[in-house]
Amino acid sequence: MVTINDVSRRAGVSRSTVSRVIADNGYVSDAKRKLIEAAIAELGYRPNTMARGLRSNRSNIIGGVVVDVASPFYAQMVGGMQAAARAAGKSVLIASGYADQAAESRAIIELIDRSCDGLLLYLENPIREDVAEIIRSSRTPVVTIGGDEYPVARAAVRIDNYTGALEATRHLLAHGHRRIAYLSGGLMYRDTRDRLRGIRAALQEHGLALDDIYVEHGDFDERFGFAGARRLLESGYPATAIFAGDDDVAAGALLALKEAGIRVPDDISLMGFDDNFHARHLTPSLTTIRQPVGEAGGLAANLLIRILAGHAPEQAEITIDAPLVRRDSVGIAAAGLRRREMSKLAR
Amino acid sequence: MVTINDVSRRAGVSRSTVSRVIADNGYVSDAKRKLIEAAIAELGYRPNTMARGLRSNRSNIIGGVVVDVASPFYAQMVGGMQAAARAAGKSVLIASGYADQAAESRAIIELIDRSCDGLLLYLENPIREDVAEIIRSSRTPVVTIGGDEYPVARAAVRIDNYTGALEATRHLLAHGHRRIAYLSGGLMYRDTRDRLRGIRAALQEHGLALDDIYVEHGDFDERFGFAGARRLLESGYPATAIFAGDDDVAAGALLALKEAGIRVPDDISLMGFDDNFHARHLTPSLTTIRQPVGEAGGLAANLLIRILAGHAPEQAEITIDAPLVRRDSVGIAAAGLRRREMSKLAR
DNA sequence: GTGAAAGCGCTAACAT
DNA sequence: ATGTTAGCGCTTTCAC
Repeated sequence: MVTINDVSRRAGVSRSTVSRVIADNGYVSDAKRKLIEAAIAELGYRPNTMARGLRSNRSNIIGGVVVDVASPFYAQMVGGMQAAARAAGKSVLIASGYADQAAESRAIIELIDRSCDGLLLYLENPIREDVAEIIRSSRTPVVTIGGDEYPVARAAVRIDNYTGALEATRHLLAHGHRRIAYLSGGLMYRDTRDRLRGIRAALQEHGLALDDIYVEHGDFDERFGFAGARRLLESGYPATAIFAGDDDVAAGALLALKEAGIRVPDDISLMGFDDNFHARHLTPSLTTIRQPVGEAGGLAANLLIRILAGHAPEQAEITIDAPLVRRDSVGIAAAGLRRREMSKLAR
Repeated sequence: MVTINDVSRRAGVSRSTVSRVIADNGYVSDAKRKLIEAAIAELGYRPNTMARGLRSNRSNIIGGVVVDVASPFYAQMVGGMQAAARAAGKSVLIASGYADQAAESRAIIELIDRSCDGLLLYLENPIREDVAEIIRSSRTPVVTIGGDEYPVARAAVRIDNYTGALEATRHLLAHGHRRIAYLSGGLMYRDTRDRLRGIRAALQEHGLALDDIYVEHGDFDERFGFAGARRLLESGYPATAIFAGDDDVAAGALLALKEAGIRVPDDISLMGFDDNFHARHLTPSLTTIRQPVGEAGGLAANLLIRILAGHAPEQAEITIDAPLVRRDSVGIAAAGLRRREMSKLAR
């Protein structure tokens, strides 16, 4: 193994000087720098990251916690983080929190113990106080993505769920929909609450309130979409549009509607949220709100990199637009689900 | 910061004894172990991974290279790696190779420089000789997933593309299809060649050769599927089934067929490969071959963990089945694309 | 501008 | 079964 000693000997200088060259800090004369660079190239020297890390207390690794790397949504976010980190010569170590507070806590502690220079956190739970204390005492800067206010965060990237839901609802209203069914996520999530505010604001513009539409809460998954849509049909509520909590919920709802012989968007319109991987592939292709997750991951990483470089970011909170993506699942409001159509549901 | 010195002082033992407890190697009396564990808990001691790594030359980090973490296919693979690693108390550091030899080389070197204990490699290119030399001289064990034979690999996990394609083709043949169009991937990939062998074997069982069907090569993406399907329709070849190189290609082909007013599976059947995230969501849902990528990632990680623990794996090469997933896009062979249907294509 | 010296926190011979 | 000792490869004062 080639060490800094070999390089210094070969170049005829001291280790300190070599160190100054590879870490690019301190003054080194051009002549010696050239000599050292040549020695490095000839010997194929690559600095030992462990030794550097131990001594300097920096690893050039950024830690990231997402809900689950295996899911396309978070994979894209991780992709954004990695691209930004790579551009700054850093790597990203990822741990999954699985929307579970204990797992999230373990993930954070592990990343800190791995000497991550900073943390990118997408959590589904508040940070446990003992974990917050570990973060503080290790003086690890944190940038959060989405979610609540975290007291340990030095900066935050947020996706504008409020305006996203507002625009989605306006889009439905503009197509004449008044009887809307919202298959919402759980109220424990800030995203859910933000979206609900957006929906309320849009309804208000038409003199409507949240009570005037159909709202049901459940999980952000296909099963809820399927079951929720069936319950809606059975309820007799004459919906002309379903606004799904996310694209998975939309996919489930679509399935239930198809099974009941109800056509989208002819009989009922369907709006999603996320612009997930399959949104384009549904039939009809799904009109939805795009959450720019890759961009969010990249922005958060860049924010953290600035902080690590000693530049406090000029804005500690960045909010990204969640734009409407018009596809084929929303149309002009039909008469609403009529009794005849609902009768198809008879088991 | 709490160090091993603080713990040893608190417990009234030497640092070595504490080290033996945290590394769980060597003999320590029950009495002292209890004392030490108590001291660790009271002080909230967490070992410094850099110092351990520097001294012991092990990091408990496994390095993984995939084509692109941001894509659902590889995200699932990474998920499998992480789950297996976590169960063994290790983390996974991921780098993307973007199917580019220079990027793959950089990724591998970076992971080695980060003192990864071992490497999990899913590559699209041969390993450059200088990189192979770095791997060898660092004595880092490598487990590959898919792809070619890599001389540096200590073990390999492979997905049985041959049998997958064989079964897929048999399934089409069993449904009466004889005029099949295969929209294949590029011949530089081993996977492609394996699948072609599988198709040939299945055809042979019915007295057919590869020359008896329609084959076109392109990229593994939706665009190729769309363009390839259009070219097929224009060619006048009376296909009763399209076998797509993967599910993305299938999605593109499906779009082209729909635009041409050709129904699946009534007018033509469609077979995919991968069982990617959107396969279920297509209409009709896609009959395809499932590549168990999460499982492959997990098995590879476990193989590597065994090697790292000093147990040479009993089998250096594991092949996983790629089973047929029957959905709705394959039906009984119709008359084939007739002239009338092809005329719909007129621009 | 450069070198000498002192460790970062830990592990692994070796001795007992 | 436990302690003593000697570094791992690097960075960073501090002199000069």
